[in-house]
Amino acid sequence: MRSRPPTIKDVAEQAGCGIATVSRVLNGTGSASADTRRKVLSAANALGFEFSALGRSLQSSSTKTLGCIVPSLANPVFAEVVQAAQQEAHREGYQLILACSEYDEVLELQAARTLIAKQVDGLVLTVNNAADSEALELIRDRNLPCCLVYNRSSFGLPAWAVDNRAAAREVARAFHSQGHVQTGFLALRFHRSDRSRERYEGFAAACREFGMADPLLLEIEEQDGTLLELLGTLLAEHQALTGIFASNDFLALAAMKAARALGKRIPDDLSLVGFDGISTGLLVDPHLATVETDPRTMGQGAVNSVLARLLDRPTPDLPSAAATFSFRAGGSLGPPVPGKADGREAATSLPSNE
Amino acid sequence: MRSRPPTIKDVAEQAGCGIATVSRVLNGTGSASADTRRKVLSAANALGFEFSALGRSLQSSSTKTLGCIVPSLANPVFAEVVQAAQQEAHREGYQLILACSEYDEVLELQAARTLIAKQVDGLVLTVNNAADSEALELIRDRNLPCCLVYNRSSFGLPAWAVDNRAAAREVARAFHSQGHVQTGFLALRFHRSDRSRERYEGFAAACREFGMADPLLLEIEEQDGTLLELLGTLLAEHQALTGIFASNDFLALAAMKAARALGKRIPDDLSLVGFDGISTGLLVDPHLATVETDPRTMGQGAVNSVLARLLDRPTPDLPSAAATFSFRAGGSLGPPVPGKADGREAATSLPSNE
DNA sequence: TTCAGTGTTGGAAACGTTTCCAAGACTGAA
DNA sequence: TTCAGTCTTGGAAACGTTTCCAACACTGAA
Repeated sequence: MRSRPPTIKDVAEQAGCGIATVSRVLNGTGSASADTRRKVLSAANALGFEFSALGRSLQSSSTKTLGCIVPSLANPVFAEVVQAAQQEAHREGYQLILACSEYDEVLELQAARTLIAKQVDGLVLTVNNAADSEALELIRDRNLPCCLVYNRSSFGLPAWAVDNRAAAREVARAFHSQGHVQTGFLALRFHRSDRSRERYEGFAAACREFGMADPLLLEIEEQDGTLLELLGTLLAEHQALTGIFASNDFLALAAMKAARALGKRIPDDLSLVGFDGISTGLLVDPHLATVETDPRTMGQGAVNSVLARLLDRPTPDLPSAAATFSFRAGGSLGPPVPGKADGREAATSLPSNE
Repeated sequence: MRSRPPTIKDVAEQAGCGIATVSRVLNGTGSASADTRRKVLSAANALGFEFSALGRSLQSSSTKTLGCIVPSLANPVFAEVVQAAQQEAHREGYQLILACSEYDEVLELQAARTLIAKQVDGLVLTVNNAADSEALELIRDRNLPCCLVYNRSSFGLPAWAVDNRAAAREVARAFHSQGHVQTGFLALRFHRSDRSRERYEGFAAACREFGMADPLLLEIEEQDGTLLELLGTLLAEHQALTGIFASNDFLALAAMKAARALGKRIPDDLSLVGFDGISTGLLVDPHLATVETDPRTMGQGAVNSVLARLLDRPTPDLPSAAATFSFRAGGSLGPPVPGKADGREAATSLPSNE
């Protein structure tokens, strides 16, 4: 009804006292007589008064607001990160301003600028490329409390990150123990994500270590809608591969589907391993082997790291590298069965490598 | 490095002019001599000055900020809504403050309060129960620009919503045309979501209309982690059902898995239809029949509705009810095949209903 | 030379808070 | 009665903007 929300001045007038008194009473700071207190309280109540966060922030130069930048919410991992971050921030009386970089460095920088202009007290973010990010540079220059999520530490900033190389090594080990030699690494936006690159590098290094062939890098440029077709073409071109490590679960599942469309059987003709551990991987048949991560812990932890700096609390412990992931076995990874690429050949006795 | 960010005052001093002049030059409003302009610009540049959104908002009483409340980001539908809303807001120079109600009316109200205190210019939200929501009441009383998403219009507020009843009717029609008679409606948080209830009601009404038996209401209370077990129990108790309509895709996929664990074949022993149209439904085998919706359009539209009111633009057209969804056929829905519940019986010739 | 008109400029108020400080009203002890 | 001490109170400054308005300098025509 009322067009202008009531201000502290209105309350003061109604209560017949000064605004300083109203502020003290309503904030429970400083002293006030019982009588005044009563009058102020009832006036505030009658007017439906609430403090304006704006005036308050201007005065205290703290907005109780955190910025959050992630590449996209289409990836359930980031959706979970954001949700957990929001909840944790909320628990401490902070709000979250959300921005998506859409895997674009320009948007990323722009988002950082905007959030800084909005005077966020701190930032939690996943950047495309932590080692070289103008956004991070800006944040560091402004000396703004900040924590990375899913990126390795960079610019001296704290980071809640998965040890991608170590995780990829486990994947290589799993492929190796099943007898695979010629594998591929499948990525959707390889040059746009340092996570993807780390996984690839770790995987390649480990393949070498285990005496396997170098993994083939299978890159896909994003051309929405035709992902399955692109995957089909790619898979058809690389029939020799017995196993593929995908840089995320969704991609792995899509590859599974594309492979089947080519008549391949999973895992006999092609083994697949994903990354992230999204729940969908357990709904398909066979289960998707993957590297499980814990987005909730990451998001929550990152917010706590920022808040710790903001509120002068002891810095929360970052998880040990090994605790940031766990390999999850699944039926999509099995021993390769030779001579069955067309799904027709007889294959009566298949000794597994146990 | 510098602890306190530079203010307009610093720029004025450095440029040797008044703050009013700086404001005019930097905002491109009002006149200024070429000389002054140059001095101001270079001073601002040297200092790395950016306007404080805070002071600006206080003065203009507009924060260029929208509040966004959704139940959860765990549901990809809402993740998409939020992402689209954020992008659309960004296009218009607005930021999004995110809050999740976690399907809890208390949190929902609290979130609304907080966002109002933060002086958001408008709100975009999905509430648990549009017909009776304290949060909506509050917003209406404050006369705040607001638009609902995925909720039916209520309290006179605009709404970008799916016509749940009509969609459910299409599902009933599909079941009927395949020869199903005894179906069930599966919901996870039935009493917490008016969407779920509308889908059920529409489904029940349409079943009657098509001469089918009343659908059984299969409710699940959320006990995280054991969802599959609960589903298994539920399905085992209701062997007579030949088809199940789930209130969302994720639930449908989980049910598919649980049914298979019981030895049921999809769709011969049990047909399944979901709701939402998430992409995962196309990765499983058989494809999940579902009702496709368009979360991106919804989120984007809702933001535009709010912005229209905010910026005095013509109100964007809401989509016609029938255009809010489309039934998507899928292999998970087929004709019921009698006498195969244990998945063992011979079933040599199965005429399909073509 | 004068005057109106135009272009440029900065002081000051306003937005809604918090907090410092001084002043006034008490209290109780000397 | 006096004085120091305590409690209560409100004015005012400050936070960083925008914008109104008055003042000033300049131009060109009468």
